Amino acid sequence: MIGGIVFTPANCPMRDVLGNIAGKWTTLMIHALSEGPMRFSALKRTIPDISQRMLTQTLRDLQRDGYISRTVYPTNPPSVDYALTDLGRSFLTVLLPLVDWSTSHHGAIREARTAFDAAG
Amino acid sequence: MIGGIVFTPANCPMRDVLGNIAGKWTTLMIHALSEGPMRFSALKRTIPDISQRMLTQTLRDLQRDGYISRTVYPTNPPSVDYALTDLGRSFLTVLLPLVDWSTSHHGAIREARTAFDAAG
DNA sequence: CTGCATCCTTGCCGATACTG
DNA sequence: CAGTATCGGCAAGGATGCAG
Repeated sequence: MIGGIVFTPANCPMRDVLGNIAGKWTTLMIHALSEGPMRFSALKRTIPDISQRMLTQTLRDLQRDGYISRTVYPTNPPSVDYALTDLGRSFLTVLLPLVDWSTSHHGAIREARTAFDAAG
Repeated sequence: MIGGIVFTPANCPMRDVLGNIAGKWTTLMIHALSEGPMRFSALKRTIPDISQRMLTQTLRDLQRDGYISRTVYPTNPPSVDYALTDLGRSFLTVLLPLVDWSTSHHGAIREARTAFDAAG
């Protein structure tokens, strides 16, 4: 039988989990940290067009959900390291295939858009 | 060497592909169609708290990007079938693991949030 | 260097009413 | 049944300035 599934908010972790990683910068940041810890300024260079406001906010959201850790070194000037937690590295196992898929099918999607828009 | 990657919008399909599937309802709709074609009203029942406006708009966006097809049967009253395309089914291979991951780690994420908020 | 505070713009999304 | 049209709230996000 088809159609018996109902996605109420209550039985749907997709809402609560994917909703947060669906932000504009979230997956980008996790992916940037996949090769190792990075400092605030390094992340800023890796994603040039993110504002400082969004960088700070996204990092805090990811830390809150347990994807990344934040380590402060009280040097002068101070430096802060961000790194993936075990949860964050676990998430990579499903994120990286998603990124690969996006890369492989980017062309097909762009063609579909053009065709759709042409059909008016 | 670490840190050599720079995510400019130009070299980053994540922006163009994941940005569109990151909507509030998008992945939910693709997942709903994973078992077979569904009509407009059936989708509405599957995702009870979506508005007609968002249902229509999300379906059109997904059709534009080539994930789903739209078939109109000129009966009276009219009926419309939505179904995954090959591209949409291909996307399922990376979406479903993501959904499974969300389900398995939902608890850990909620605990992380609580701990973070408690730490203030 | 690594943030936080503020203002402002944009666009997502819901509610409602109306159509073939 | 399957949409379209319009209005409005609210949150995401950008720009700028200030602080530890």
